Amino acid sequence: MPQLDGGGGDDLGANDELISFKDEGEQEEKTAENVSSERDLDDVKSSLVNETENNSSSSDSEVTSLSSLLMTIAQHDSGLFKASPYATYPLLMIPDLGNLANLSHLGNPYLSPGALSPSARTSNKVPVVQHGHLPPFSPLLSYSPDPFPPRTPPPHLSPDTGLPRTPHPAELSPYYPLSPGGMGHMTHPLGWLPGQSVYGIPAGGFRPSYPAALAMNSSMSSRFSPHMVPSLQTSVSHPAIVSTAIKQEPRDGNRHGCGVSMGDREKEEKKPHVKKPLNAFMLYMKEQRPKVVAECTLKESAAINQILGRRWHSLSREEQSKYYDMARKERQLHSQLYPGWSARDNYGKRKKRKRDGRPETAPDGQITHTQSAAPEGKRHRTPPRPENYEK
DNA sequence: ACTCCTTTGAAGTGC
DNA sequence: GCACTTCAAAGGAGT
Repeated sequence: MPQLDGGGGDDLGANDELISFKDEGEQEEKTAENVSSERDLDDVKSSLVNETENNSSSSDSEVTSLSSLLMTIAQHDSGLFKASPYATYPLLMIPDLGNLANLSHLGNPYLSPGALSPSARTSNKVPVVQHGHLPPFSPLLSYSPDPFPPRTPPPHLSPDTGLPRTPHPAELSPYYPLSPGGMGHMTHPLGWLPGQSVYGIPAGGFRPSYPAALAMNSSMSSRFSPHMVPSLQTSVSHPAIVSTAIKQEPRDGNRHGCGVSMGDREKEEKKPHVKKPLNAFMLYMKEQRPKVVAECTLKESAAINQILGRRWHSLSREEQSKYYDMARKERQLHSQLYPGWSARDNYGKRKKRKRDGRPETAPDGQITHTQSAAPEGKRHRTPPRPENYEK
C-alpha cells in the first residue's frame, strides 16, 4: 500500500487508522504487482478481453458469474495499470482557495486573472458574508472592497438600463453552455462531464454550481458594489443538487410511511437533494473510469470499480494526495455553498440495501442494508490521508 | 422500472 | 473513541 505512516503528526489523517483490507493473497499480489509491472498492457488487455468473452460465451455458470469474472480480473490486474494516472490529469478542481489567484493563469475555468478579491487572495478561506435575508448561497457572494470597479458596465449589467441582469453561468465559465431552452445546462468541469445528464432543475432554479458560484463570487465581487449584486436565483443547478421530485419520486403514495401529509410530501419531494461531495476515491474513479473501460473493454461498473480500487491502492502517497486534496477542496466548497447541509440529510434518499438478506432499520426508520459485499474483516475504516491532508 | 453489485472515503449515529 | 451505517459514481445485470 502506498500509504501512509499515519503518524500523529501526519496532517493527512493523523487520527485515522489505516486498515488494509487486503487479504494475504493481496499481499502476495502486491509482490506480483511489482514483478509484473512491466507486462505489456496490450497482452493483459487481450487476455482480459478473451477471458471476458470466453466467460460470456461459456455455458459454465461458474465462469459466467460476476465473481469468477472478478477473479479473472484480479489475476490480471496485478501491476496492470502503471501508467501515471495523471497523464491526463485535468486541472479540474478549484485550487486551494487561498491560491486561486496564483493558479488562475493555469487555465482554471473558474477564474480569470485578478478575479479574486484581495481578501480571497490572501486568505485561506472563502470570504463569507452571510446575510440573513439572502439565499443560502450568499456566503459566496462576498462584496469586494475593491474601490475601483470598472467604469464600463460589465456584461452583467444591461447595456440599456445599466441595471444588473442575472448573469448566466455560460457567461461566467466556458463550461456552462446555454441550453436551447435557456436553462443552464450545468456541467462540472470536475467530472460532471459535458453531455452528462443534468440533475433536476426546478423551475425556480437552484443555487449556482460550485464553479459558477465561485466564478460569480470572483468576478462579481470585483465588479459590483453590494447593491448591484444581482439575484442569483439563476436557473442553474449544481450536479450535487437533485430535485427530489424528479430523481427520488416515490411511486407509492406514502413512501416514507410516516403519515406525511400530501402537502408536506410535495414539499419534501420538491426539496432539492444536495448530494455529498465526492471523496478522493470517487474523484479518482470519475477520472480514471473511462481509461479503464477503454483499456479492458469491461463495462460492468462493479468490475471496473474493483480494478479502480486496486489501482487506487497502487498509487503512491503523493499521487493519492492529489485526490485527497481535491476532495478536501470539494468539501470546503460544498460546505461554503451549503452551510447547513449534513450528510444525514440524504439518509434514505437511496433505496435501502439489505444486510445478509435481512432487512435492517436505517436511522430514519427505513429498511436498509449495509454493504453486503464487504466481508467481515475486510470492511474498511477510514484510512490515513496523504501527508498534506487537511480536514 | 427498479435494485444490486463493487470500490473507498466522509460523515453521521449509537454505545 | 470505536464500530457500524449510509451515500457519494457508474452502468451492466438481474428481478
